[in-house]
Amino acid sequence: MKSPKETSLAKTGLRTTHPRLLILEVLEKSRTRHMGAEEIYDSLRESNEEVGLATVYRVLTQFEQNGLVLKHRFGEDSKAYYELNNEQHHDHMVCVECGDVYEFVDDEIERRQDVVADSLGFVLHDHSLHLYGVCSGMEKNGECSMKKRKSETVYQVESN
Amino acid sequence: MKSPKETSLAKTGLRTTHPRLLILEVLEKSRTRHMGAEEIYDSLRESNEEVGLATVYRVLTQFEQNGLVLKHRFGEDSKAYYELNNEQHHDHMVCVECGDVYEFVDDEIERRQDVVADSLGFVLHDHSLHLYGVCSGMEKNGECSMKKRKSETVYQVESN
DNA sequence: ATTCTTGCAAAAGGTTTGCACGCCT
DNA sequence: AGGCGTGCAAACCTTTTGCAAGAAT
Repeated sequence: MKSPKETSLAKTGLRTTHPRLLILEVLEKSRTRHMGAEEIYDSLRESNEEVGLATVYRVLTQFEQNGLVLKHRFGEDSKAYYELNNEQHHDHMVCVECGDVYEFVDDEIERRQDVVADSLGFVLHDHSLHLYGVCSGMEKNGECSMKKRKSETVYQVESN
Repeated sequence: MKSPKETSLAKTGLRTTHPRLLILEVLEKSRTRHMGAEEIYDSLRESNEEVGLATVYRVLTQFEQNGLVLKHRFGEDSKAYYELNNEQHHDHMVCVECGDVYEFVDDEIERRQDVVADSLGFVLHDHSLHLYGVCSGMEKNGECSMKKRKSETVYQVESN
């Protein structure tokens, strides 16, 4: 009997080890879906789980190569952020005030990107779209209007 | 009588110095509009201009703070790329084969980003859109169909 | 038993900084 | 003169790697 996490590891051919299960768990349970390697490492130590930082990096790299996680770089930040791959393509809206990240898809933008690449003479392989801004609450009265809780869903912008 | 480069430096309050003029020149004349700090440094040494790498970094940072250059990070590349600020907003299409970068604007995407941010409850401050792909020539027969020469212009995708 | 994983420490890649000297105004 | 700018080397931050020891199959 395998847990879901064990199953996803098995599918990649990676052995089921303590560190790997723990890292998956941290990514699942964290409030923010996007975490840096050191954050994951710190989170583990707080739970008194002894995992080396190098292992965190190695595991994240393996996870990325096997499609279990996605890696991003936002803005000026020189470090990478990882998120569990929810199999649903999305782009990111980043709050420049608190760093929280929201996920969305807009079919119109998606479609348009193909048109653009095509008219430039390219075949599109991939893309990254990052929006940076502050929530309206912060903009108007300095108070966050997002009260971020873990949002499991990718916001789908309605076309018009 | 001031040269254009001296004028743009003067406007920023930065003193007119040899290294700063040289760096502006490299950025102006390079085939690729997007260069890493070390590339700029190497280019200077090839012209037998003695400028320290630290200076290149410091100057680029100052230029960025004063709006003379724009800084970007593409894909997995952990280093930054700099381009002269042409005052014309644009996004980037990056060739994953040769690394060449093409600039474009698409009004429809621009417009749509505001809509997206707004419906997420955000005020948009900035954004970055990077498209990754290969030119159709490379895709079809392994031969670059872009024969890149320095393109001064931002490709404006026609709306439909 | 064999092969994959891990932890540690060292190294690496890119960028920043302290300091003493030198140049610009 | 006085402050800004520069070069060099050392420091930094994030990420990667070599190696010997420890788990998973």
